[in-house]
Amino acid sequence: MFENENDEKPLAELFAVYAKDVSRLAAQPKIVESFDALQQGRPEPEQLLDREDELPLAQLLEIKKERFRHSCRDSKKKNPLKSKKVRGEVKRGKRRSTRSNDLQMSRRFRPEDETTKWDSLEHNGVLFPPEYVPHGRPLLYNGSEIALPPEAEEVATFFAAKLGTDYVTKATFRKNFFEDFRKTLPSSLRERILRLEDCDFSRIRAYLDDLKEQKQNMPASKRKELRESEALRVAPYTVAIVDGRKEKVANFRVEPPGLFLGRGDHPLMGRVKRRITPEDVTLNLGPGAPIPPCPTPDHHWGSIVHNRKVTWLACWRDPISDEYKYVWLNAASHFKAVSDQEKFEKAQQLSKHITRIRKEYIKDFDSPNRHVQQRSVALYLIDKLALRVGNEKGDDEADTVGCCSLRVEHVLLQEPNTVQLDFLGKDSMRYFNKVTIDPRVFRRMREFIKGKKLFENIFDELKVDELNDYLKSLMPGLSAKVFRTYNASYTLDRLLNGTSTPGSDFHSRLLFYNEANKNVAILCNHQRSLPKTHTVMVGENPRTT
DNA sequence: ACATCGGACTCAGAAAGATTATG
DNA sequence: ACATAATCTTTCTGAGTCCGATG
Repeated sequence: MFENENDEKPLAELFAVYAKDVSRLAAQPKIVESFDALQQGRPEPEQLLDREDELPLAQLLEIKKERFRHSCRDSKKKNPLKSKKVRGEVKRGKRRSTRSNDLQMSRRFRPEDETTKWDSLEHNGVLFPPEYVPHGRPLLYNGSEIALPPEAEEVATFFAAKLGTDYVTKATFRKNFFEDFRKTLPSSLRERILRLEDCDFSRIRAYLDDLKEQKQNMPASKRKELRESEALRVAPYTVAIVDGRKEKVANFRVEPPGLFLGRGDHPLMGRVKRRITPEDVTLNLGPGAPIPPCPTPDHHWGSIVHNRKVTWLACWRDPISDEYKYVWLNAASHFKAVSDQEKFEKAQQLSKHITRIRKEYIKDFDSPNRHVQQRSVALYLIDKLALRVGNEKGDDEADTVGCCSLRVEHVLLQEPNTVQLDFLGKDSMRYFNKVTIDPRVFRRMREFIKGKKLFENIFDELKVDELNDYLKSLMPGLSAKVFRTYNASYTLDRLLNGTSTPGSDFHSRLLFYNEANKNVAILCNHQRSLPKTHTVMVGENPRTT
């Protein structure tokens, strides 16, 4: 179906064809059956994908008729939203600060706000987890029963729930938990409870196991009944009305309290993540929208804002990381469709410039300027190996790296031009790869490493922002992550439309697709650890079978 | 003028839950 | 037909990227 002769064509053509496909979907309420799609040489992604991210065909096909109507209209423009009409009653200006209540600047005082995301926004706020109900099960300390006050009991119960996981074997987790747990104890108990090793949470655990079993033994009818009444209770929070469209909310539940579970060797793992109160929560609403009543009578919302430049419905600060947490619309919403489309259009743009850009950075391998050399080598690795860019990280985060933050210890150079990369990337997933690289890159890397200690940065003269600024100069809107999207898309296309083809039957087509998808996952180093309770097939990627 | 940082958004694997296969 | 296991799907929230405001 597509030509694959050079780097630049396939993706662009691909998108043209899929755009057609999307408009066909737009005209028909029903999504194609997977078999039909396969018959036409295109799998139906919703059923076939491991992961939907970074797989553009899937994403585009996924666009349903409704959101298509809104998003494709202005798809050629830089910001598809800007041409949206201003609705009558909304005359409020943009806000400088989401925290301030200043709404007085009228629209007519500024030219045209290209960043406005909506004109009216209505929703019912967020759903808080139920208050803690004490169960009265004791902690055993050196064998003797200790009744805990509710606050401490709750925290002890968080820990009991984690028994059996390998979190409880980790020293950091235990230390952090125990410190925070002791803070919840009244002083009399705090003097007594001194060592986690002497704490026995088994009574509490037994209670949790009981609850679970009761749930399991519940007759199917009763379970169904419960599920339905719960769905009814939750229903008001599941939708928002955005510019008159009814949209589904993704994470309308406020994160419940619990123990912080970081990935990998996170210094904060085991810390108690405290309960979020309405006072912590900021709601973003249309200026004319009713303010949802605060669900707990003695409380009030932290603040109400009318920030039309953002797409979130609510936010609060994470008590552990102090980062913002947001409530968004779900992946099928207009907002997400638009940004998805922009993402893939950007990747498509890159496909038109990639040959030029590659020439450019190859030329820079020979630059006399060390900074330019590092920039070009880093970009080469990002392009060739689909590495992430690797921003700086703080002391309160796990030590993981990406391209720009690679250290000497992560790299092994083997003559004449093989590099072995071994590091922990995002989510502390191990990246291990041994590849031959351009000899010029090999030589440069040897130079960058020379005389440095193991813990020193290879790209010591390169900052992520500088790299991205440079990319902007090569192509508007270009940043490091676009290479990942582009290379994933390009690879999938090449595999699906390359020389090898599947048999005609459904099953072999499915296998063919899954195989292509698996290869994209390998490129992007997407992987899951094997469930540890099961027998492990050594060397087998869990996603293959 | 420029480096830093706050903020908003996507990306990601684990866990939980639902469904289907199996013995 | 039934219990259990395997697998697939959804939810959850932590972990990244990146841009524009700030000083």
